[in-house]
Amino acid sequence: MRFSQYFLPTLKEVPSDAVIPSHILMVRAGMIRQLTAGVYSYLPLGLRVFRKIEEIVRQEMNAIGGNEFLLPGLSPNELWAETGRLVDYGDDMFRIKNRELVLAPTHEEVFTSIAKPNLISYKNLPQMWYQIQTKFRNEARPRGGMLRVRQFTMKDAYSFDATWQGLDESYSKQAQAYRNIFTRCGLKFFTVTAHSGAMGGSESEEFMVEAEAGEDTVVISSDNKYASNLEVASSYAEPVGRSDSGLKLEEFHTPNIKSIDELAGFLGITDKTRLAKSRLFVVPAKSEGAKDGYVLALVCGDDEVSETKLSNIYAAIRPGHPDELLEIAGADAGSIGPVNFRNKSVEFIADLRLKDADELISGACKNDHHIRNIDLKRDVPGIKYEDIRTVKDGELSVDRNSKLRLVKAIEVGHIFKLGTRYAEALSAKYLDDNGKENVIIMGSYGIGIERIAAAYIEQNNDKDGIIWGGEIAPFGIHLISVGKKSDEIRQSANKLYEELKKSGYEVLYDDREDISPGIKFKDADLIGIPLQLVISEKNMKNDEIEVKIRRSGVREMVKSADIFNRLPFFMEKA
RNA sequence: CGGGGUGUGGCUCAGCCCGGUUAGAGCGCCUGGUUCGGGACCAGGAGGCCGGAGGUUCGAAUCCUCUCACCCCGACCA
Repeated sequence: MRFSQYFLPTLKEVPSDAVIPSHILMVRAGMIRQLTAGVYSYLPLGLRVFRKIEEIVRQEMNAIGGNEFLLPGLSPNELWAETGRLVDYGDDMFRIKNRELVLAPTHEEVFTSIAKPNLISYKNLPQMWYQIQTKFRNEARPRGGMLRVRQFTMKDAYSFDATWQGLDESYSKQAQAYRNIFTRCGLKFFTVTAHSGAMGGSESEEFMVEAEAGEDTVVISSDNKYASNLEVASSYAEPVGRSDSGLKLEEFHTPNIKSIDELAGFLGITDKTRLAKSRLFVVPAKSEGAKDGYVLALVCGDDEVSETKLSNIYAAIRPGHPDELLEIAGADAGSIGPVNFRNKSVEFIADLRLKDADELISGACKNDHHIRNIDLKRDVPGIKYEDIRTVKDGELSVDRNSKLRLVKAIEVGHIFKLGTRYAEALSAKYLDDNGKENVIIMGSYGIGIERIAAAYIEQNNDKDGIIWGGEIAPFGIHLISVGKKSDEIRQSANKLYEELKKSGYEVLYDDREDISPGIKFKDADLIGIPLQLVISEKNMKNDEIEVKIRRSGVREMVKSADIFNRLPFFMEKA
């Protein structure tokens, strides 16, 4: 492609609305332009990258027996009502105003509706279906350039199996395909087990790319054996233990003490482990007329309650409102504790660190008062112990063999054993070899195409621009002609360009005239094509071509006659 | 949805508090010339009813009210 004919608007300055590196660079390198919040136009260079990623994904899907579909974005309300998601998806789904249609945010329903009349015998199974298609999600707050948007390209795949073992196989095929895809895209990634959600038992893994701009916080062990979403991560935590002193409960006055830190300061101590932090949660009633439940969660004063872990134990929970606290506990947030509860139907749960602990200090359920010498075993009958704390940076892994690190990460892929939820709702069933009717067992597997590009750029950039590599570089070679425009330079650059193309290289040829060399070099580094070839007056005198590797910045002079012999070597190194 | 911020030529921004001639700068763009290995130089030029509506005022980019859009933090979400 000749630069002079290519629409490649590069920007010297940082766009005012871009903050993270991938967003800034995608705009500056002329890959994308924003149309409105969370919606981007793909310019020729960006499209080229996205298409390359799609092609890798397509190849790997086909390699595991995937059937490529292309389903519509528009979808009838009726179908979504059948699975309950017309309501459940809430405001995150775009809804058409003048027709009973939605813009599909995902395609379980539509794929299942095709499976239902067609996958009717065990002989039709298993099947692996996928598409690379535009998704619409009405994100409340799009952010981070292409990281969270309202319209994006997703590869979504769905497996249909007759048995749970079959699902396991489909799932692991996808997992392997995902590893191939991200490796080929040049991403440094890892996987974490995602939280199982309300359905429980369903296996689910997220493919994560470490990046400061990421929205997820992930815990990884230094020996790389453990990785988990912070929400559900566990660490080794020293138990508080018992002293068995048998000291009696003792209430004391703590004027205006609201937080654990203030309490520690008031008591003149630094170790907060025995200052039990109490948080009251509401378990909303499941049906009309039923009563809400209440849970008091206790953790050490230097820990935080993980609401995700709690909700995995109690299903839906929410923090109690101030007026609820007062009514149920008889005190405001800073003075609540496990004894003296006004409302007797509260369940108590404490973190494992506090198992059977005594000599604890906590709120007295009376404003401005605390109690010391609380013995959970003696004073809080019926208390449960579970892992409900949030892991902190620098703690030891559960096996105590390595240190844990909290990192920010971008989720680029998610695979999920769906089970029978959608097939059941839409009654997609097949007959087994005994003639018995069974519900089809499904898995779903998603990859965000643009997110891969963004995540790649987050990991591969420097002060000058993007550094492409792997298989997703928009072009393999950036040919630059510099210097005073003479017929000589123009002709030899043109000739090299044609020869490179003939040899199968993808070349961006900066043939612009009356553009100073500096601009060409800056643009080349910004766009970040792995190899730059420079033809100039200076080089031509020695019958040489300069080869620059974008990533390392290394330059080497190569005799014109040798260039085609040496190129594979350079491509390898780039 | 809560909190904060920003809207001024194509881009990045100044001017706004403290209202007062024709609204500025840099970059980019056009013309001519000089340059030609890391975002060149000189000369000339085009381009904006200051997000929108209403109001205050003799007079509004500037003050007030409403509104729209975008960005950031959080909530939510995958």
